[in-house]
Amino acid sequence: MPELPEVETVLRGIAPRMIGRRLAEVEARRPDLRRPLPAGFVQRLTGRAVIAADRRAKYLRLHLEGGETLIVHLGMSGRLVIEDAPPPVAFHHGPSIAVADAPHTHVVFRLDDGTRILFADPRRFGLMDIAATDDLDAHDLFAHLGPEPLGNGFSGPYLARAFEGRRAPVKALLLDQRVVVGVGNIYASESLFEAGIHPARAAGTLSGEDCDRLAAAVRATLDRAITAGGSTLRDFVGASGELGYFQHSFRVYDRADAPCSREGCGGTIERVVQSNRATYFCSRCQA
DNA sequence: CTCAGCTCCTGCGGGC
DNA sequence: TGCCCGCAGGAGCTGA
Repeated sequence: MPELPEVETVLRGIAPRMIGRRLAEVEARRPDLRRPLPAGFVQRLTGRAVIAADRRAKYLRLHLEGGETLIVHLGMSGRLVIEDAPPPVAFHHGPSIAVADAPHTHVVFRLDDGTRILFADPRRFGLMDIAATDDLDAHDLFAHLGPEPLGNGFSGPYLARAFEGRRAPVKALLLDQRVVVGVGNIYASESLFEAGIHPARAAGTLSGEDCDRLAAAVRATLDRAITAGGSTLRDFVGASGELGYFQHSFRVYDRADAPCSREGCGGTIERVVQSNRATYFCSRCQA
């Protein structure tokens, strides 16, 4: 479910809470995620300190002392929940009230300061894995990934080369993590709207100028969403502790039959299905 | 190789 | 009100 900006927001939420802390206790309640948890999951993580954290594509990576990295993907419905350490109980009165963990909590980490990090994922399209930190690029989850859209390897000329000769719809190629990572179904529609490019165009027919505009639109769309995520992060972690899902307004996504938001357009947002995924666009603004 | 279509899983909202 | 159907922001696999 989460795309790059949501994953980046989750990273920024958990990193300050986890880096420098030790995984005091690890609980694997349900190993059958998208791929099964790796052998020895609990033993390999328990007692290890988190020394750094980063993101590649839609994967979170927690680098541990001892040379291994915990890899987390949230899939469609995965969430990480931060739960502060309970207050001391020295003067506790009355019966304690047990608060149930979020439903579909499959993995729980308790840190050495008492904080708990819960991974909940109803659809179980998410995954966790453990791999050697010094060889992550070769790991099967990362080996065939394209460039980061906010990094130096992504540009109009890069897209032009990637699209050359391709007859697939440009929207489908934006979703292809071998072409560029991090763009999901929402930001694909949003970026194509911003670039004024019709989602059904055969990718190979885009001009160099189209590719320049599209690359810029992808960057701008993701950047804005990360900024929006950062501002919700300030209000919102602490309150509920649930990370990564923030409301912001989309210009076309999920706006079928609504008026186009471009000044003076007067058109209507359309919804079509491309390879089983909904696509939203304005046929007056996008050619 | 390229591309379209299907699949995993569960929850929710709309329509009847 | 209750039930059924369609749909959901990911991504890997199959087969043409």
